[in-house]
Amino acid sequence: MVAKKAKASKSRDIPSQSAPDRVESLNGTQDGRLYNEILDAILDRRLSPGVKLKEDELSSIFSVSRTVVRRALLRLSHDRIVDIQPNRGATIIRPDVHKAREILGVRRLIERELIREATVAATKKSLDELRRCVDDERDQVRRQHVGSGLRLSGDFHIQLSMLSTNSTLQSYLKELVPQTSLVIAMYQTPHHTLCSHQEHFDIIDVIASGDVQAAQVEMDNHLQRIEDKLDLGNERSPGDLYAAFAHVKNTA
Amino acid sequence: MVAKKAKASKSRDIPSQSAPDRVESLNGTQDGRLYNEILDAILDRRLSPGVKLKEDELSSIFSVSRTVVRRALLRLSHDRIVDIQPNRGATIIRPDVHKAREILGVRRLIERELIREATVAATKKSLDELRRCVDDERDQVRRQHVGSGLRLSGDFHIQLSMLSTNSTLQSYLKELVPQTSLVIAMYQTPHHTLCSHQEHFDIIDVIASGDVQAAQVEMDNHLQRIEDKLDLGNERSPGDLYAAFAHVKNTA
DNA sequence: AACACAAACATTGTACACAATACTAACTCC
DNA sequence: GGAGTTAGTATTGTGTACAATGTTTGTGTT
Repeated sequence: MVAKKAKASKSRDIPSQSAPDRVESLNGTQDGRLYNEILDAILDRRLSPGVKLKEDELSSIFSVSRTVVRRALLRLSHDRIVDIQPNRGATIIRPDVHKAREILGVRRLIERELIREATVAATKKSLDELRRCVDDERDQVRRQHVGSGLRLSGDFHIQLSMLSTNSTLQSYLKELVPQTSLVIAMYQTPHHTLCSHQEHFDIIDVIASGDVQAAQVEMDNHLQRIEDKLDLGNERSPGDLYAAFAHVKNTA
Repeated sequence: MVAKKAKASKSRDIPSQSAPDRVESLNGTQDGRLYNEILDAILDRRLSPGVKLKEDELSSIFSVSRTVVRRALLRLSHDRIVDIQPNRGATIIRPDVHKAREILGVRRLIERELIREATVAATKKSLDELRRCVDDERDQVRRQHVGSGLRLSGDFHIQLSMLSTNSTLQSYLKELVPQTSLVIAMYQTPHHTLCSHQEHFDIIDVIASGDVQAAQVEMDNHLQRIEDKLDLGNERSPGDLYAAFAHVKNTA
């Protein structure tokens, strides 16, 4: 265990920290930042399955009160990203093999329908835009560390779902993507080219062809390949909380 | 508008109110009661779409602090049962026509898969048990007021989903059932025999036959019939908060 | 009368204090 | 030495005060 770096930050000079954040217009007041920050950490693989999320630690790391931390954790628990036990606190879920297959299976079900709706609604313009996104992602991955690859890969699936107007399925997918990230964190194999950009381009091309059935099959295979690359026998061990948020400037 | 009945209850003599509640082992401390109570009110049609849920009102009605109310509302907002706007409070959602169709559509998608898994996993014993549940429901409906019919009908779908081991889809359905209740509340037609018990028995029989395809078709038709019975032109107006919780003993 | 502005009110957001519960470790007794 | 017990510590649960924001009402001006 790494020694605790943060102590407590009673200096609350600038409470106007409420940047508009980038997503989740739903109820984002201040906990939205923390919520997104933890989600990002999971997508970037800085937070591993099984990590205990203590309220005091998070509140001192992010210089917010426990009230805010609490809200963020509650939201994450409803996303099935963390598991809250009544008087025992919150930990990041550790999906077992059954759960791992379930998550991928539900993704296939959901994304099969989403890509159906997306194919029907897609325009040349929207597809070109999507292609540009994948391009940008590829460039970013080349430049940055390997961890971000997975994160951006998940972004593609969410971007794609935006072509549909089904907000219910979109929200399900937004929960499933970080869950998938945790599954991958637990069962990844050495070669972590899990979600290749080429396959994403292929998916876009199939959508462009307008063949709904083919698009569904393409997506299904894509997700199946991800599952196939996992090693459902070897589990990785939990990581450290403070290492995950080392980049957060502590105002103590 | 009905005059406000509750004022405030500062007498908190028995804080050991923490009955184990009946469901949601997830994080049920004290807010679980409120969460279930509001959910029940929606399923029983005592709470209508569009009702504003003020924190102070709920806290005085149920004799709990705003902290607890807040937690319950946050959970409901994640279930897409209530809509929380940053500094404007929470209201029960009023699904528009597009949203209504979407909810029913997603239910078809989810329940088609759930009934597939249920059919595979079903045993004679589990089906008999399910039949007994529907029997009990039918008796209860005969005895009680009409409002509870819908509530128990939703219970059948959830009970049925329990035959599957897919907890992800089960949780989706648990959110969709109250949402459906709100859809029905908004677009119901005079004859509210929405979810007939006979159809439920038919579904069980098809599952018993082991024919997965037939079971899926049966469920799909069942849900389609519900949608067909709705009048997607006429909307009902919001109801009253205090009337919904008149049965709650106020300790003021 | 209609609009603009401002003050009073209502409601939600956040922090913190204390209570309740779980965890840890030291101690006793067998 | 080991298991059970009990104090002490750590962590979460809840209530409440105050701050920030939204809403409404009232007033004055055009």
